[in-house]
Amino acid sequence: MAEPRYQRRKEQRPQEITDAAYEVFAEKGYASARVDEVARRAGVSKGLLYVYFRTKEELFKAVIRSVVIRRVDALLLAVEETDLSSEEFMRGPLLEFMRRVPGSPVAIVIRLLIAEGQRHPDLVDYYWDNVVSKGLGAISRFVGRGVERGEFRDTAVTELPQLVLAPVMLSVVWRILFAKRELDTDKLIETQIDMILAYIKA
Amino acid sequence: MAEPRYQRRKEQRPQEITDAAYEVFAEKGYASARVDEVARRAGVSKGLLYVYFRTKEELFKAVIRSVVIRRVDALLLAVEETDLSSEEFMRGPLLEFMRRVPGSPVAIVIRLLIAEGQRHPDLVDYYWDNVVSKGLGAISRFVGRGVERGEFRDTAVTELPQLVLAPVMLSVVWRILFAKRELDTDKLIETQIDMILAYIKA
DNA sequence: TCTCTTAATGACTCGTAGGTCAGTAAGTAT
DNA sequence: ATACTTACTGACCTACGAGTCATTAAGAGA
Repeated sequence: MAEPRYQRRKEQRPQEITDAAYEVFAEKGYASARVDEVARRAGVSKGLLYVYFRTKEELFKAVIRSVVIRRVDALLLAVEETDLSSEEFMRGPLLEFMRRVPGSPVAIVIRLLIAEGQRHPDLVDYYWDNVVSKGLGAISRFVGRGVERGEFRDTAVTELPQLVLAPVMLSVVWRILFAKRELDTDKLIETQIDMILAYIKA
Repeated sequence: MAEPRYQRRKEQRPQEITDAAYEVFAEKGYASARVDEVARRAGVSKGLLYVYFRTKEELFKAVIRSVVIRRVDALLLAVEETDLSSEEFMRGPLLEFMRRVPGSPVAIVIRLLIAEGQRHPDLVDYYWDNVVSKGLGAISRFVGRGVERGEFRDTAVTELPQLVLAPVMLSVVWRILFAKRELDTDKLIETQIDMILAYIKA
């Protein structure tokens, strides 16, 4: 009559483990995260974890990938398919997206990459290919389109899409380091968009 | 006739050790840095290192402090004492200072803090008090002075000095992660100053 | 119900790295 | 010269945590 000590759930295990690993890595960082604790939080033995992930490093990579994969392409698609004017799009969907980043798992991933990136160059490449490169490219093409349409002047912003993201980056770092100290990240990001638009509008 | 195996240099040792430690932490990050290697590079035994620094963590804190202390107050003083117009100052000394940051040890310190800050809150406080708070305060007062003089309009920039530093932050992170990929950080920072000035000039 | 496959366990190993301390020799005072 | 202090050494200790594997039991199939 005793309940079974565990259930077999081959399919779900990897996801359950990466979810738990995300939590632990987010709290502790890579080096201080304990594989035992990941296993514990996933409700699984350490041995089983090692069935699904060959090493701690593999687990780490799987976590980064799973976070990244889940939310990248939505915005990129929106950029290509919108029928808003360039200014409306920047003040609407793009602004909204940028606002969300500092509070999202992406911020955690950025922290982990900054801390560990040096020793995981292939991870950095992966992140570059799937997030940064795509994102910057989309913004760049988007601004370029505004120029073609005569909405925008041709300025340095076209080849420096990083300008748009700069306050997002600062907000991410701010939250990581200075969570206690207040900073109106929404207003920061919005003002940047304001400034850029004032600067490039034809 | 043999040379002495070592010289006694009580006064210089701590500095020599923190210099070596800075190098190793910069290359490896805190967790992967080995105390043995720090000692080796400092040309000192591990035992002696532990005479001057009680733990690895104390050593880490000493490194951060020594980097921070060396170069903070110069700019702040310049802000208070300049007789340039606000615009001239922003395009001159301030721009020059911001350009230097991404390639300086400050960038390394930021990386270490992002990675390890969670477990060293007192270090973050220290950095806040001695660098961030002072720096932001100076920029804020400086912009405020421009407003008083009638050079600038009163905009969100006055209470969001972070806007000025946003591209510096992005440049720092960019260098940490994407050193290979080119980014004209000078132009990025300069364009931001351009944009801000266009935005706030009366 | 009995057998068989394999998902799952957890006690174990073993390298590693932070920290210690008994001993040594550089430099100083007499 | 000799005695003395203490900066300095480096072999050692020990805790800890990544990774292993012999064993167990869930649950499917006959």
